[in-house]
Amino acid sequence: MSDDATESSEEADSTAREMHAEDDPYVLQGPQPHPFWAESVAEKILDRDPDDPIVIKGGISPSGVPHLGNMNEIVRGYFVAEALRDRGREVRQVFTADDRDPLRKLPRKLADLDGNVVDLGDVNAGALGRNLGKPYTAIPDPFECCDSYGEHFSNLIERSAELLGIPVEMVSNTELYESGEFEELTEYLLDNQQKAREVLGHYQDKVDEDYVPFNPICEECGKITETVTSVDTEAGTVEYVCTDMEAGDKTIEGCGHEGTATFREGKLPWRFEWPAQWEVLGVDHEPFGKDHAEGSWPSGSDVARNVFEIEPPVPMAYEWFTLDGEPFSSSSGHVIMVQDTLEMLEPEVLRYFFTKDPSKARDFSVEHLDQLVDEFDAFERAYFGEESGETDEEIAAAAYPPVVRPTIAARFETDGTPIADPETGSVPVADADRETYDEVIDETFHSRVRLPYTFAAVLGMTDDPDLREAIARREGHLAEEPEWAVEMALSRVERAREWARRTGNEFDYELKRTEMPYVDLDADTEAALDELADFVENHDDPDEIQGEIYETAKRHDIDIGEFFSVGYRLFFDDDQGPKLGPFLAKLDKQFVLARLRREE
RNA sequence: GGGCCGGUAGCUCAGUUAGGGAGAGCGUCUGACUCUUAAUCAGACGGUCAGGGGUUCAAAUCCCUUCCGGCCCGCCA
Repeated sequence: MSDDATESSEEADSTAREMHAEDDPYVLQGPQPHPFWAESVAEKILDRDPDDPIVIKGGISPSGVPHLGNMNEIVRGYFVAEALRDRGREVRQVFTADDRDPLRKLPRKLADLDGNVVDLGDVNAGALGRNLGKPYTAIPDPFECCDSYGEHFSNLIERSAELLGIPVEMVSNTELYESGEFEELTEYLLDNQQKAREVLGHYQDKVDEDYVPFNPICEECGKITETVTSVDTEAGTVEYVCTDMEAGDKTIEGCGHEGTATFREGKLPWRFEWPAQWEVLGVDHEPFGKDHAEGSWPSGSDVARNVFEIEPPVPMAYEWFTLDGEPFSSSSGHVIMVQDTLEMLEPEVLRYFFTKDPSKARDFSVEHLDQLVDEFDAFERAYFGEESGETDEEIAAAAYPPVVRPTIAARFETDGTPIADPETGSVPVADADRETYDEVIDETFHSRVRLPYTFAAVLGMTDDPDLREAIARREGHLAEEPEWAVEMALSRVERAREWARRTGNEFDYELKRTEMPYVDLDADTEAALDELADFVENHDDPDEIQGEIYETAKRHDIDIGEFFSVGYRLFFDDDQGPKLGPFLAKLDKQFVLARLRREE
């Protein structure tokens, strides 16, 4: 005979409960055995003698645009996984799409599979609104490209991981329910409701004797409902009434239907579902946001130990990112996705961002992206022993290989032969190839070159690849590097240019080739420009032209700065730009002459 | 209201585990290169380490307290 929900007499007890010593989620506080946090976490995991494969999990509900902050769930785990693999262990990184969760409110912004953010109004918002309260996997995909809303956004998350070359096994929570993976634990929970209520009651006042740790899906309207009237674990079913559900300050109306659901036709409440996932998937480690740290983690680890009687994973609470100083917000569209950042950064730079201390909040500043790149370049030099500066070489030694390995795998064969046209920027590295790729890093990749990011942005002023390379060589940033290194160095130009374009900063200039920008000239300046044109007509040397700009200005008693500004206005419609002499020397002469003479 | 995490130069941050000299990069300013143009190089300016109190020979670091920000204590991940 199963428990009858109404017979429970246990009162909710909200007094604080002592946490198990190993369950403090702030694992990075206090003395750490290693300079790189991921190695310290890895050691904590190994202290428990886990069997191979070690399972590291992350997970979010696929409710909308997966932004950079959400990627903590995957990338933090990746660095721990890599530290474990460095110690010879086999690791599975899994990611649960918590896609049986109900849609509680309509996001204002969505994203298509390519990562383009669109307004809710651009898709069929009305159709979406009728699906409030239903599991994400039971809602049609508003973009009509995937089987469901949930699958659409799970695909986006998976795509983000792929772009970073992080091997992740995606697990659909809905599929776990449908295939019966949670059946045994659900039955156990419903057979031991007393215990479940007793433990959760320490954390949630609403847990009373009527509380049943299972939420069926209404067979009539398809919504998740919370009112279970009786339980029959022998038959594996519950009876329910489809009542209203509170979601934030709104109420999602139930249809009033009374029905019967199996354990596969519903879901566990989150506080039980999370620990159930640990058991079903054998999770050894899970990072989670600071929002969980004081909420569902304490109750979850308690439920694991004292209801399911399993050991919860090694936790790690991470602080959240902000984006240009403001919190990420999927619903309002203040987000940046992996896809966006990779238009401005090499993937290794983005991975590098996640090697920083997870216990500190961090701003992902698009405006100051050049600083992040400069920092990465120093980090890379520290790894190769090229910099005797402040950068921590111990951290670089531990963190750099996992940061670049997916890049190396995308660009080189295992024997170090460069791949001519890499299809993607990052490729997951098979365990068997790790050591050989590490040799490629040390023996081949050490001759890579990085153009300083802002310099790369300056080169973005011209579309001409040869001109870009010529200027980079002239300024001493390229020498006798192998072809792959030159190609890779110059690939930063497009990214830096995209950064300049997006931020509209001082590097955001482009050659105005087709139309002459408007510029107000006095007679002296016009005469000076004509003279300069005559000079350029007969001279090709960059330095001579640069010098002549000064000379011409002096001869006509024009302020040097103003004369340069006129030049920039004429060519870029801006008041600043690249070093003008070498630039004019490299451009096609006819265009330069015509423009200096204001002929087009 | 209770709990947790954070607050170091204009900006981004390191340093807090095991107390001992307050740091880096960027920005700013000045100078130099008989040529301001991501210039480069050199130098300078810049912080009562959020405030206050305590312990100590010594505190950014340890303790107490106040303030500010974020999160949790409803739901949800």
